[in-house]
Amino acid sequence: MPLNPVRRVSLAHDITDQLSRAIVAGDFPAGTLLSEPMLARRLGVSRAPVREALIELSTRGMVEFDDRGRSRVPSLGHDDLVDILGIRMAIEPLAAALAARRRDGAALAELERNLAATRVAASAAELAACDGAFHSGVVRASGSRRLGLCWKVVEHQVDLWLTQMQSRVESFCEKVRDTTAASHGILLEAIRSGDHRRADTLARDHLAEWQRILAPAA
Amino acid sequence: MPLNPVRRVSLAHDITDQLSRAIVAGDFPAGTLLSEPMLARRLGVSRAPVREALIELSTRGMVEFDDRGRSRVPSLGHDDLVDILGIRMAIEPLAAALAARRRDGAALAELERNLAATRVAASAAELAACDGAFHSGVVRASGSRRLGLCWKVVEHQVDLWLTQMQSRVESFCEKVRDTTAASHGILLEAIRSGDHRRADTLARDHLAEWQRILAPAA
DNA sequence: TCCACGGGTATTGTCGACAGTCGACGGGCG
DNA sequence: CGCCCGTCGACTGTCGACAATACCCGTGGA
Repeated sequence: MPLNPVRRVSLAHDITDQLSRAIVAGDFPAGTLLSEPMLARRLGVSRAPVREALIELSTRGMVEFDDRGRSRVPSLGHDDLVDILGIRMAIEPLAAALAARRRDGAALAELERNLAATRVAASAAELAACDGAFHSGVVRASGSRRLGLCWKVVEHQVDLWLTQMQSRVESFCEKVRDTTAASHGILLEAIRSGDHRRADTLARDHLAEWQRILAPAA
Repeated sequence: MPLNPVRRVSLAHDITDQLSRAIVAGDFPAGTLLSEPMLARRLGVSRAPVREALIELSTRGMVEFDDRGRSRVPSLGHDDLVDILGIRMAIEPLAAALAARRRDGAALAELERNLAATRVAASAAELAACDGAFHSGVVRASGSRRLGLCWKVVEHQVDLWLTQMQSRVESFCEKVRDTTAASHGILLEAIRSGDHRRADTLARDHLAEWQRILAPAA
């Protein structure tokens, strides 16, 4: 049996993930002060890894430092959604096009698995998770580390916006599951076939679709 | 006389800037191990702010953490330039278009001043500094904090690439000064007049110009 | 009643210290 | 002669501590 190399986990990375999830989940409402001692106490660690996590999150736009070093959960409004989707429309078509040029087998297989999971997503949360993972997967399939860094800036912003708007997608989620799966499916097909022009367009259209869906909620 | 609020400078931010400049300046060749104790000793501070600076720089693609937490200066090759310019062609036209929609007076004035400085730039280094500041200024003028975060990922990458390629722009710098100033000038004019369509195109063209200039050097 | 003031509290930025881990190096053994 | 192992040094990840600073709140005085 092949021994897999053990992955080294640092508290800081773990905390980054946990905080990220907690913020998106709405555990910390917009404007909440995230004091380091408070988080450290709750997490049962010292301030050092918490601090590192907050710095990391600040570069992803999930927390903001004020002029005195205190970090808070940013408060997203209507124009933030426009901003976020605008940036995603700049990043994601590029990622899709690069992925189509690259055609990395492993990445494509991962997208394939994701697509399968999307098609049978049972809950709204599950669908949202699949959708997020698909878009992240496309960026990863692009093979550009730098694009991956840019992606982190917007990766969870729409989720955060939805949480803060409290307009959970629950209501219209079932009816978008099939269209989501369909869009992802044809985009993946374009990537797999290496048609970068088409991949670019499809990614753009897919985002425009989301834009239409989310616009009324704003 | 209006007393300006004193800006609190943290060692970490200061170190981030210093390291960034040092890396771009080529003080640390590609692949150099940036050990925290070494940097702390040289800077006369403890490891804590150095660590924070390295984390910040890693999100900007100026240092890379390997699987064991050691940070090194990334080694940029030919395809990195393609990657970088590709991302910039996604980000900057958007920034220019947003800036044109926004037309922020202060930001425009800053760009104006920068343009004036560009026109009289005497040395290659000075021109490079002006050019960098102009592009950063456009992103700032877009008013999007998130776009600003993305921008940081590519902000100094071309400079780093040039440093590592050792093909200093010295040679053909004088002759690009005027074309740079001209390109910036018409872009700024488009932004000021609020023509976002044109601003988008001009930003793209300006980058394509750079692409043509840098391609042979690769 | 309202404002100025001062102590107490909480938080940030920075520091030094320690444990765990890894690579380099040299000595002993087959 | 080559391989293995133990030791040493260096570095990272994490911790607790301290000074500086800003806020909160109760108190005293006008």
